[in-house]
Amino acid sequence: MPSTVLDRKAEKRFALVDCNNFYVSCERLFNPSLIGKPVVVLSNNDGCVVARSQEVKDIGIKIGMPVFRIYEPIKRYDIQVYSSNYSLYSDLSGRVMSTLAYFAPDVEIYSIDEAFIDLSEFRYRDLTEYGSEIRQRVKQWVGIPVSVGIAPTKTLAKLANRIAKQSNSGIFDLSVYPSIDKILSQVDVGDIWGIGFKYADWLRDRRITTALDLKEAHEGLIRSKMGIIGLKLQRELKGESCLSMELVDNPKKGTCASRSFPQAINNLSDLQEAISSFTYRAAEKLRRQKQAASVITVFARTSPFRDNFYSNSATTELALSTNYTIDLSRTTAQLVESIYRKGHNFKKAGVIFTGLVSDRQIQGSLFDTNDDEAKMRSRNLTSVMDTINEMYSRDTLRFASTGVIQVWKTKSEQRSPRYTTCWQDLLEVS
DNA sequence: TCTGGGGTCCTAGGACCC
DNA sequence: TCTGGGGTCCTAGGACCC
Repeated sequence: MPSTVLDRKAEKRFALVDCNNFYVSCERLFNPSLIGKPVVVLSNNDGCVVARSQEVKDIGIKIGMPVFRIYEPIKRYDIQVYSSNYSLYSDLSGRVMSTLAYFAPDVEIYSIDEAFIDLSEFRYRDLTEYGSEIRQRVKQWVGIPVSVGIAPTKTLAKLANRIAKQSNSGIFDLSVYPSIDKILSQVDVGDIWGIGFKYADWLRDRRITTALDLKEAHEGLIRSKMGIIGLKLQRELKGESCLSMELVDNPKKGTCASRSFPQAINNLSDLQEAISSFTYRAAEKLRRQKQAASVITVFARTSPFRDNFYSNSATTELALSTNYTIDLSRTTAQLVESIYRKGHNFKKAGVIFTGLVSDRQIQGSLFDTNDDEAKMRSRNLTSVMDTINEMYSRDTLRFASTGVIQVWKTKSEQRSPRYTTCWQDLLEVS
């Protein structure tokens, strides 16, 4: 009796809490007139759709669609269009996550709008009720609607969350549902967490079209194509927990700053400005993470949607790890020159830092000049800039090498005010 | 005309060693 | 002309996530 086996093994309970249409919900929180209207939020450069209200989903607009392809429905349905306002979203995300911490000791923040909660300790309680409590509390304290899916494994909790989203209650506990297989047979294989485009196609070619098919597929076959990840996924579908909670904040292995340009760049000096600015941005991240980089990559490419696609990158290793913008800029400036080729229209570029170490244990080197005074100047300048930019706003102080005109600067024409993170943008009540 | 940004993990294959 | 076996380490590339 398979269900008995599952019951005996099912000692764990994971909840996946996911904010509904998160970016749209954030916009609506500060602008209630948007409630009930179709709303989309766009990616950087106002390029693609990254969030949709239910009304927009019902119209059939898909995630990732370029905005120029949906001008017609935007007009016809009077869709409200917003640029991304990441400072607002990350602030509200933080409030949601701290609310969740009241419900269980172990909360894993999985993304800006999702968290896993380990409810194993509470498994003899009525978790449907507990989940409803979580929903109500987040709605009351933060104002963001969430859905809660509960199951014996993370993969099944993801799946339960999809079902929760479609229900009126916004909560679904798969572990008390009488027939998990019946549910799995109704889930498209491409909708499983961990199955992307490529794997979905490959599986469908082999007549594995539902989650139930995948659960029952031959292990060797799955292993041959998807490796260990595929096997774990399959076991998770069987109710055997293979993915544990990741509670420690692991240090990052790489940090990157890159952007697409609203208009293609066809000269070296604009590209240099852009790279200089990305270097500053990425170095800022390193310092915030208390890390320093030893390997630096600069890349640039033309549009993949045009003919004559061109892409190039160059990497160099530093003798001494650092997180000072000035030191890093010297290297990125050289690298960008080495990859630039005349005659190409560059549409995107970026800086990637890897070989990251904690900035407390920066390795010394034979080639270190030991110029303590220069080092001290770098450090002082950097910390002054960081402090001022944090107090006022980003880019209050920046290097002249990042340019004045900044033709490459990201477009963001419909951004809502930064209600919660910027004094000038505080909501006024009259 | 106009198509995001920032990550993670795994694996195959090559270089190299004894 | 003959052309091992086993191991490690590193990297590029491919897949995935939100």
